[in-house]
Amino acid sequence: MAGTTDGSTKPVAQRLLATATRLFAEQGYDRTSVQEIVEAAGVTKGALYHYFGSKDDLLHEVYGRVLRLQQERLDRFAGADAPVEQRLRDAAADVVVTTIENLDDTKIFFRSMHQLSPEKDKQVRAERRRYHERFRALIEEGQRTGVFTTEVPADLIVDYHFGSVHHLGTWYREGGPLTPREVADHLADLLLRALRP
Amino acid sequence: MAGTTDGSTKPVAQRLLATATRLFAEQGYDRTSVQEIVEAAGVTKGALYHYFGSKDDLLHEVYGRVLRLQQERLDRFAGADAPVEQRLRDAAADVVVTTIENLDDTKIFFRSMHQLSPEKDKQVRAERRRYHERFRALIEEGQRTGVFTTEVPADLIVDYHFGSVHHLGTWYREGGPLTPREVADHLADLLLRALRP
Amino acid sequence: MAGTTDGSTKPVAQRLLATATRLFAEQGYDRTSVQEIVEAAGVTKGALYHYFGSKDDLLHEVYGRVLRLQQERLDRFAGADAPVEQRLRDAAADVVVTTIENLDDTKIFFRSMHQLSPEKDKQVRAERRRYHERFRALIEEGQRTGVFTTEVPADLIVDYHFGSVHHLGTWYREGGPLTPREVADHLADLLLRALRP
Amino acid sequence: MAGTTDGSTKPVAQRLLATATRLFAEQGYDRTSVQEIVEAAGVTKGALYHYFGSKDDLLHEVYGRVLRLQQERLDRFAGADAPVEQRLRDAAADVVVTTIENLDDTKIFFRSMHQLSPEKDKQVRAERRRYHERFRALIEEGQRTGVFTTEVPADLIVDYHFGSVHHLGTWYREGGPLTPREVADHLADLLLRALRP
DNA sequence: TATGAATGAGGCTTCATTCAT
DNA sequence: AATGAATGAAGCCTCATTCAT
Repeated sequence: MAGTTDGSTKPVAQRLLATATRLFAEQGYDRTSVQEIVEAAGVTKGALYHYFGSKDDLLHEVYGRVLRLQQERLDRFAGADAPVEQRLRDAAADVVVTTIENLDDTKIFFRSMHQLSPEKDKQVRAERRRYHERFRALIEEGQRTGVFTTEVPADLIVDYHFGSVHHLGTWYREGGPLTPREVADHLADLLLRALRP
Repeated sequence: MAGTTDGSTKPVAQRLLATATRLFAEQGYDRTSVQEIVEAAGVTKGALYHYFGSKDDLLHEVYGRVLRLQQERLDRFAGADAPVEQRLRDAAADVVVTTIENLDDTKIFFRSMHQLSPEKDKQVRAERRRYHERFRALIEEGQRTGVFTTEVPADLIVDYHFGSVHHLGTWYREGGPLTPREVADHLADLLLRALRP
Repeated sequence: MAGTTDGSTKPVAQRLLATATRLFAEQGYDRTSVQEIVEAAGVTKGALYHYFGSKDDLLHEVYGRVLRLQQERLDRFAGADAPVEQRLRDAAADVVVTTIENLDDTKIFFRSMHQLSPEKDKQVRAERRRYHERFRALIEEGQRTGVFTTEVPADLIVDYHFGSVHHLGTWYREGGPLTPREVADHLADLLLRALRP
Repeated sequence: MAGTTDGSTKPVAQRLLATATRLFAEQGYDRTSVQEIVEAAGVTKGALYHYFGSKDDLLHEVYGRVLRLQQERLDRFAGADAPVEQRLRDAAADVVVTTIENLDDTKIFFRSMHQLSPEKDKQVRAERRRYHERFRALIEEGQRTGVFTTEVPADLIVDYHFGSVHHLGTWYREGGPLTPREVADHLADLLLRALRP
């Protein structure tokens, strides 16, 4: 019954991934059944298993996309030609904007990491660590050059900021009083204020 | 068949709650089966359902305990007789210590809230909001009296700090380089630094 | 909490039986749990099992009461000193009135008979048969003496009439357009009309 | 493991429905477990839930079949070209024959209606009422034209007759002294006799 | 490239009954 | 005469995955 001209001609694999992302974010990974995904995407189970090896695979694909995106953006801001305060402020604000713009992915990211298979979990954690270290390096650079306080360990500062990013999925709502950019500027401001010597 | 000296003489209901808390924190709510809980607690399913109406109920009990504990402690610190900076610092540090000391509960809290039944979820969110507002009132007090910056909305500051608390479950490990108290002091320090006018 | 002066001082066993009767009629035997019964009766499970050997026992008691009542009334009407037409009409009408007045029991009777244990089922069927035969004897008497048609076997006539009695539980509602007595008179009239030679 | 020559090549859904019908009639709906049904039909639970949404659904399917069948037959007889006495007699006898020929369905019908979900129960009652009203119209027609007595309300007469139909499941046994046709003729005769003015 | 029927394991929950007190 | 905690079996249903087509 479900023809091939079902209103969407987007490649099946992409449609499945997008649908799965939305449903995982809305209901959680475990609460979303493969049946629901294929129904919402307008395909059948056979099609899903043709493109993805397992439900777990689908989740892993979501992670891959988010990780690549954020790492790439951090690299760009951190490597810019500007004073370290500026580079940190820009990177800190950018991750907030990017997160809000991809809030579904982020909700999944933080809520469902422990639902990956051990092997894939390990891989994701490793990439995650690289990201953390790149950010920390920025802070340590500022501490060495005296523009940031050394009272607080750099690691803790990274976690402090990413805590707030992580938390966005809990409270941020589209159409609220602040635009993504305003939220980003405020949160980056708080970070930089805290780092004043 | 099951003897009375089965390793624990703690009341059954308490043993079930403690076991469930541990397993939910380790594996997530959806990944933990009722079967696992009763086996680990050394009782039968019937016993569990004698004390708790459902698996969801068990989760709700965990929430209730955490919420009551944290609200009570916040009330104590916020209502103390001291300058507002001191009261905020103490409250901010205390929630960190309490969270680390009950890290299992907290992991469950932030990861599984959306797995409560709609009705119970509503109730939990309402109590959570009260907590948030009490904390915000402290910040607004400092803003009115000029000891905290007014550059950043108080609401956002609350979320900033609680983001880092929420995040603790992701990175804090017992036996790490910092004691709970040290982590707490650092995080409270970061908050107060950010609030300097 | 549930004291002994709970509003009802009726003997516990009677209260249990009355409550069970109501619930069985409303929801069916299998759909009514022992827990529901004891809660509605304001006692505990232990009390129920003190008075009744099993849930099945409770059902059997209900049957006993109905059977005794109806047999006794039939005997009275059938043995009266009156022409057979009158005796049959009175008996046929009386069973309708009695049934309506004890509609709960009757609903249970016809719906749940096959849920008795085989042994008790056998016993109930035996008493039921006695009742059927007493009624049939009345019809055969009229057939022998020429006041009732012999076109239709007496057995079938008994089932014809009791079918309508059985059916009352399906459609009769208190407060409907006809009183129990009117319904009874009409149904007895239909029976007698059908028996005219 | 389960071969394809398992004794039956009838489509799985049909086999399940037939098996369920038999078991529901024999043991009652509540007493029949899904496990029993699938074992008797030689399939797995998954297969059952592939075709039917729930156990309740299965029951509802049985109802649908019976209702459609009986309504269709009544329409045919009631709409025939014959005197009203003849049409009523034919319809009344036919429902008896049809009921005996599908005694399993009928047993289920009258015993388990109250075990349907509220929504489905409502639907079944509505179709049932249509049937009742069609039958009543036939009687009212005869009353208006003077061939049937007006002493008894038409509604009550319908219930009188259907009571006896309903009751068939309780006493009719294959191989008894009367054929289905003979039973039907006797019962229709009783009805018409009762209606003589 | 895709279907969808079928599997089999496991999930949560209910329940009549027993028993130490 | 009565409690209520605890049992153990069974009940209905869901699900990720496979496979013949």
